[in-house]
Amino acid sequence: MVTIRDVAKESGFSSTTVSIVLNDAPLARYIPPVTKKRIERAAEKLGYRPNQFARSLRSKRSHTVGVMVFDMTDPYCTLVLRGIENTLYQASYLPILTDVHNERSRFERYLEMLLDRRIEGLVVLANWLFLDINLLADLEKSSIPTALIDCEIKGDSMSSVIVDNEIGGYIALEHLHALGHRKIAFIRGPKTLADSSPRWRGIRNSAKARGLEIDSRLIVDLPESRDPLSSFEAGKALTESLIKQKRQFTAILAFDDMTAFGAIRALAKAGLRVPEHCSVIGFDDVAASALCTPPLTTVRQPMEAMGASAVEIVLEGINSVLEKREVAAHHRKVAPDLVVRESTRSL
Amino acid sequence: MVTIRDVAKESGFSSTTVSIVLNDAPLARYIPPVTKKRIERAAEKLGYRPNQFARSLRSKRSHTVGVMVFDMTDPYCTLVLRGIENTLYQASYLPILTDVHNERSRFERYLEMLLDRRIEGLVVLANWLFLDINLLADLEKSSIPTALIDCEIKGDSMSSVIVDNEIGGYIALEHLHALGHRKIAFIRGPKTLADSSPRWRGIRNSAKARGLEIDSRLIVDLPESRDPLSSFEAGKALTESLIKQKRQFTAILAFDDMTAFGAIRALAKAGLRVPEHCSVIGFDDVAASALCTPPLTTVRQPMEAMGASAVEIVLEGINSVLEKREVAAHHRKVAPDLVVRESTRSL
DNA sequence: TGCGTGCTTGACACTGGTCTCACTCTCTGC
DNA sequence: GCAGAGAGTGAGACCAGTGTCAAGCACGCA
Repeated sequence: MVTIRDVAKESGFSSTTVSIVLNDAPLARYIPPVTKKRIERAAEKLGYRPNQFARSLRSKRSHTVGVMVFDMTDPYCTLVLRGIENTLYQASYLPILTDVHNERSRFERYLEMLLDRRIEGLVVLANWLFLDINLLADLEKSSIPTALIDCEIKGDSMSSVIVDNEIGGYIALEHLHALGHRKIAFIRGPKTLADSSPRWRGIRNSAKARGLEIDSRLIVDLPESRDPLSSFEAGKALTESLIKQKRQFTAILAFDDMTAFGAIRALAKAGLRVPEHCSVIGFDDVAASALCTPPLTTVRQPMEAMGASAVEIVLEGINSVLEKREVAAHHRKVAPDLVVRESTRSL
Repeated sequence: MVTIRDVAKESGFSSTTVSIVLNDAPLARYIPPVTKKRIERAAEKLGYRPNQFARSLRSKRSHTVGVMVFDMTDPYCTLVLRGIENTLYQASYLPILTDVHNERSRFERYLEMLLDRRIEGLVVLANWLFLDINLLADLEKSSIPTALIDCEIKGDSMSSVIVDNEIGGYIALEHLHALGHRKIAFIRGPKTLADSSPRWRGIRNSAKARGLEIDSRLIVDLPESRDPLSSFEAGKALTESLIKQKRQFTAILAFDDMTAFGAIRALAKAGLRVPEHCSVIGFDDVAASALCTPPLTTVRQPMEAMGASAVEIVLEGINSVLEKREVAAHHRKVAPDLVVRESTRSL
């Protein structure tokens, strides 16, 4: 391994001068071009690569941000991660990716590991249940700028970026209503999930605004679970039961795309085709939604933008810490938008 | 920040002793339990967290592995990443995730950054075209254990983990043939993609073994592209053209799941239903395949296992480097398996 | 008494950068 | 002739650990 002293020896200057030149430090303006050239050439010749450990030890900076995902296999993650990665890249930070598999022990272990690595910021993608006071406790005192995606924690300690579920619910119903649907079945989210109630509120408000009465016998709830695939199964099962009970409906408003896929499967099994016999709308706009046939009409979460936004908040937090400024947490709520494809049609 | 000297002062011993105790170093066996207790208590009391920079500087180890993906948005990545993450976790390594977006400049920049961080190993998920001599050049001399997933480079410098495309092609055709299909359309992979030719070879061998003659007018090729979504569009367009030309076929063997999704879309547009009018089989078993309706019959790549396997190879390489052993590259080829769902049925 | 042996501990060098401080020149202005 | 400013460079402290080496001490044995 070639060190800065090797470069110093090779170039005939001291390591101090080499450091100044190669980092283009303020003092570099006093150093004549000839000297700079000589040093740069020596560094190049030896293939000098500054040791980041030494550098970090001195500067107390790692240029690293932790990314913690609750379950990578959730298709929702992909684009969010892309947004995170891309924004970090622009700022020359590197992400350490951890997937806690929805397990508390794993969460704690990973948190320790990230803290050990002196991450400068943390982005948590809490897309599924299970979030805890412990997270607060350990993280707050660590004073590492943190942004949560898809999970809001009130207060000043942690920032958050969430989708505006209420608007989402509102426009989903609006869409179905505009197509002429009046008998709509609703598959709501699990009660314990924070997204569920605002989304439902938006739906109710939208119904009220249109003078639509919601038939309570057409409302079913997803069970609580920490497996993202479970909402497919549950969506399927709930739709099957709706069909078996001979409830009349011309459209299904599903809690998310996974649920919608499950619903479509159940409809198909019963010989009902989408959208001819029944329209289906989802929420999220997961990759599969555009791929399946018919492609799914859904309420899109701007996932890439949300990932980017979380990183921006964290980076700003890092800069604040460096400049010893105090910064309050940001709580961003981004608007979803309707993506009309072919799983919904007018009556 | 509390340092080892703080713990030393607090406990009344020297930093050497503290280091020995807390790391349970060989010399720790001489240290009486009383001393250990005192030191451990002091560390706990102060909330001591060893500085990894200092440690790494000394030990020259980072306990970090670089993970380089060519395009995260490819749904193929998800499970592979899960396998990588999980195996690294077991071994107490942390992954730095980089996504090169299929861009050369990004690739080079990220490689520099990873090298700067002194990653101990590298896993490259080269799922889509564009791989270069440069990679070889820079990486070989860095002597960092590297494993490529989905891209084989002969020789002793880099390991690889790939799926056995030939077997995959073989069993795909075998399946369709067993169902009674004789007029089969083939959407082959782009010629420049390494997977394409062995997969096709497997198909041809399978056909020959069954005395099936392949109609060359039913063979179409995916164009070259670095966008994973393009194979959906291309699959759709090629299938449309096949239909427009009034070619008779009862099944489509698609290069991968994306292509299959595109084909299904085209069939639906033409009023042809899957599997009633035409069977479709894919390759990969991407998440969406199980979700869409009808669920896709496909040749599954054991993606999680492949990710895990690549990490195992890299970890072994790291250990070899530590022990100054020489280790030749491994080239693993894993067998895919057939997943029969509902997009194929017997004539 | 002298000498080894095993336990227990600490001084200090070392990892590879960064940065403060200080030193040597040269040049300008009075 | 001398103070003062500024250009150009280097010595050495420092970051926070690890680990070598050696010392001190108690004990047993010759």
